[in-house]
Amino acid sequence: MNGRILLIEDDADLAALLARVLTDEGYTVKRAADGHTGLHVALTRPFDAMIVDRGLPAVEGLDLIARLRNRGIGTPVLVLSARSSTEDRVEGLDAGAEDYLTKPFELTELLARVRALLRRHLDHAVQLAVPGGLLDLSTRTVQQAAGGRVELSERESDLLALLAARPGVVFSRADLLDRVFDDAESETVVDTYVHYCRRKLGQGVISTVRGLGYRLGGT
Amino acid sequence: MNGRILLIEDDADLAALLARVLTDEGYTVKRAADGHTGLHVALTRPFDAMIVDRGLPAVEGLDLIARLRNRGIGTPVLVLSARSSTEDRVEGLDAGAEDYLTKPFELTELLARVRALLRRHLDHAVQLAVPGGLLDLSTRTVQQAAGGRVELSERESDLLALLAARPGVVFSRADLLDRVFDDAESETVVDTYVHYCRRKLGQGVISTVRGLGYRLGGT
DNA sequence: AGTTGCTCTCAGCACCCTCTCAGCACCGGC
DNA sequence: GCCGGTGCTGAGAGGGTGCTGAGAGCAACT
Repeated sequence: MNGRILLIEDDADLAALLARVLTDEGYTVKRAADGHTGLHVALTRPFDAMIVDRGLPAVEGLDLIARLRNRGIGTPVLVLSARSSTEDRVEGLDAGAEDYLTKPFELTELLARVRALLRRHLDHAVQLAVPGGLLDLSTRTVQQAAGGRVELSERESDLLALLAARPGVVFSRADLLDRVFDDAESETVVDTYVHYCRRKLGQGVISTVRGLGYRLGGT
Repeated sequence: MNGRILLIEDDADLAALLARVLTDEGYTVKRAADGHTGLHVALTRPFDAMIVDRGLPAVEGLDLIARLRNRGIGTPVLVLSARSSTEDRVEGLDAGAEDYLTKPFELTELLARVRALLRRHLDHAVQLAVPGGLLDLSTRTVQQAAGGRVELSERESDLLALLAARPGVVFSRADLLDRVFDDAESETVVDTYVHYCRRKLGQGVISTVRGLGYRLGGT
């Protein structure tokens, strides 16, 4: 669960390159080669971010964004474009894009801007900071600052990763249930897994906000 | 109420220019000339977005962002910088900034990027200024300028939020009872909860207007 | 087939929050 | 100064929320 990215780009070479680099970074990448199919995919599947070329066949890039926003889809969008004038950028941003990058660009900057887009939705990183240690998602292990090492189960890790991706933000039980415990019936599962995390990592990792939910961090 | 922007820039000429342009756009602009005061202002008043110069006296720009994020303040930040290399941009974005604009830039692009920032985050900003800190309604937490963090119960938070929404205005007990303590019988509940808030946040948060009621702020 | 570990359900208990109340302190007017 | 009114503070009952241990069902592995 590193982050799902929809890449809408008609230049096959560039699309292949970006897809490869993004995949290497750990993202799940879905590609579309024209605006029409891109729009369809964006409307039918959930993504954490989108990278959209401005000059697209079938449906133009900015038009595509406008249509998505009209339908209430707020997925953050990074626009790629060869058109680099200030007016072009202003136009792109005002169309509803979150960021605007002009070609040619460096891959490291693209990746950094994608990270900035995703930061609040989901952390791309393999390692996430949790109170008193680091959570390594690839091994589902917490390396504690004190020196210990704790192994987490899949659910425990997913729960902690979700909270750690947005430190301080309160997640409701319903939200956590939906995003971590796919098909559970009662919200008590969340309580139980919070309990498991606390037992393994100490009371300070997750704090309760009575009546609202849970959030990362102690007081 | 278009959006409150904190501008932290040490170049007086540039700061004046930006402040004027932003104000013309309808934003409420607050200026700070160095990192230290900027940090203090950001910790004691609520903003919807921040524009931060990277090369600041007292506290450096990226350092300032890190400190804010550490305190749980997620206000979106646009970094301005003369340092334009790709590494510099990546560094800035990874430090927690949402966007990075290099000097020289055109004003229209800055404005467009500010619009993009605000569009994405305006509804998330649920901070209210209270004497000595910020009340975050989503976590029911007061971030104190001094550095502490205090958790409030639902009623405490509701009461404080109501008062903080209109600083200086006096609310009668009957009014507060009606709007916060729905089905209470006696007005003493209000007294009790004012007492709780004072115990947690100090005597200065709420002051008594004898015979009339309570209001936010000290004497 | 047995074992182990993970996932999820459930029920009782403990604690926190909410609100009430009573006694005391303080401020004002006479 | 005295006295009534207003506000402050601590104690406590009740109800709701969250915590926690026990256990059943499952899948993976031995």
